Amino acid sequence: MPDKEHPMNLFADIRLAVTDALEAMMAAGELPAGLDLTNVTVEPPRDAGHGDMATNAAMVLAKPAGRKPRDIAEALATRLAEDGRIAAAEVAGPGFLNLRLAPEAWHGILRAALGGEGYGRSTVGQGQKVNVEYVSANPTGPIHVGHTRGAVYGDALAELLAYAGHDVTREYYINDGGAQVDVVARSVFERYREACGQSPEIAEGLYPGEYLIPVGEALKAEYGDSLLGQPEEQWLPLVRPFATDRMMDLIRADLAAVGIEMDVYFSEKSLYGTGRIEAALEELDGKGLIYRGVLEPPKGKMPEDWEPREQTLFRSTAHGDDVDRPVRKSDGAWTYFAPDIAYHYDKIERGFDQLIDVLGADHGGYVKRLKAVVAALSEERVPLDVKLCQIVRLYKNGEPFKMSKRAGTFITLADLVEQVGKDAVRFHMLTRKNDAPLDFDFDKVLEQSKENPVFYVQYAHARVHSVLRKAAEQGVEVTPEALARADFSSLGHEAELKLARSIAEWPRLVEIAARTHEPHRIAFYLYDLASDFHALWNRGNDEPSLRFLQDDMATAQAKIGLARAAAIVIAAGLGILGVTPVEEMR
RNA sequence: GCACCCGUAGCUCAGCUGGAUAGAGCGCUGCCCUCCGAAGGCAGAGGCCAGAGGUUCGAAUCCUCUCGGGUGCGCCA
Repeated sequence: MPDKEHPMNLFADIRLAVTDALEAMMAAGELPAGLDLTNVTVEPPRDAGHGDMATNAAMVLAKPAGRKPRDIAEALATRLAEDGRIAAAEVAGPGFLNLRLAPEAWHGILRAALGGEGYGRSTVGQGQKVNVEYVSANPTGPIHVGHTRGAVYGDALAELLAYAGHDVTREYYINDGGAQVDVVARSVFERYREACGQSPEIAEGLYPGEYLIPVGEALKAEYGDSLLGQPEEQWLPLVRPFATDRMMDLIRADLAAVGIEMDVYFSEKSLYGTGRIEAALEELDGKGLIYRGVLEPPKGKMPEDWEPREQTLFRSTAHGDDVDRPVRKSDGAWTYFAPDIAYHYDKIERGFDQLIDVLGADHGGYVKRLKAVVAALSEERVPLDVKLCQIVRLYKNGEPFKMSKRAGTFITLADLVEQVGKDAVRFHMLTRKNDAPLDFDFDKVLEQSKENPVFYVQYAHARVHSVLRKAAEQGVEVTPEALARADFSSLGHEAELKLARSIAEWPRLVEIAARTHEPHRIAFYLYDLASDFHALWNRGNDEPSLRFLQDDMATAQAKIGLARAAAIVIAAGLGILGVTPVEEMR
């Protein structure tokens, strides 16, 4: 019985067989009724010698059932032996039940993989509406490397969640409400004066970047010289939106260069003067979470200018934060936190079932207050997961690469993509857990060797397609549909089975990666899958019977079907990561 | 001082809702191209999972403490 929630997930299928058997044992009085089966797992064993799958059922249930693990395991084995997909079930170790699957089970997996690009897609997300907010760089200039990791991570996570059956919205929060947009506007104005033939005065604190020159020129094209003599109060309201719009054009183009396209760009500014911040705070106030008060000074490091001030505070401690947080400054203006509250309120109001914020690791201090906001405003209904991305350390020729704006060695995302390409950037950014620091070496990323996982995985994919081309020349039908009809019974060598087992793990891996919000698992899995494929390939060098191309048409189709199934999974995995599955690399 | 993250082979890192003898790459040693792409593969050496307690049938994984590293800590976004 395939499990509807986990289509083609062989592990979920077999787990269902195990729990069904356990239910039957309860019904028959072999086990006490009402046992909790949630901790029963069916997993690949660490050691292939233990079979294809192992379940811990007997050990988990021994205590609540009041029976010895091995006794339960024996009884379970007897029941499972009746399942056609299970060739053998034997008790091992402290009470594991090791399962060996019938060849037909693997053949089914290969057919499923060849049956369309849906293999591995899951419905565990159940159409849940998930909002993934990432990048959210200030609109002051091009995207730089510091943002690239979060951008790639967030994008891959969004794609992964969609693949696992969630309804995903990719969102960018434009920080266009603060003082830094004034700074950009003033910087642009200087470039505008420059465009009008005056000499610009890029004062300390303004943005000196050359990328603002065309913005100044565009401003002149729009307004002519008309802004020149005017006081700042006159031109600032005009230049500010002009500048941020241009900066967002820049940012959108940068993101497009790494294959990122957002669904929603949400303007912080839209929260000001529209009553939306007030509404959010009223909502909190209604829950008794807003009050006037004075915060304790921080322990340890006392700021120079500290003095007690009465502020409007959010009682974030009611939802797990360490101290309450100010939402209004002592002069009555909003703090930066106030629009954040309104923004998250807006996301909740839009009906998302789950929120994810991808932030830089330096924002670790805000996690608790953001969670407190979402918990309070959603009545604990909407979970917020904040994923922090650690820094990227750049290397060149094995030496740390120092970035400096002044020395002109400041690396932007666009530079990065230009130098090493979108695929290498994306894959490498995902070869580490998001909360671990990442080394990015310009040279290694371009290296064509197994040390470079992008290359290694793509090479495996290209090798398969090389075989497909050759096979087609020899008259073998190599479309997935034709290969799915092959008789796979000729497959049986350990190297072939290992590859098939890895292919079978794909749907399960997708679910784990999606559940843990860890797309790097996809990257590691693909490396392992590629490794299994390369190993089989090289076996063919020594043993002609293991080559994919065979004289016997039926055997050839079976072996090529296995290879193509692997390639389909690789392509699907790379697709989630946003990396191109190339078919040729010469 | 407090909070969060991290500590696994010489180096860089994986390790599933806790599972059996802890894995990969690099580096080191020795092998494999009259053979579908050797840009690959095979084999070997290399570990007190920072340390100490605890929970459990079972801990790298969960809890507590210690040590070591990173990030952050009212009116900056």
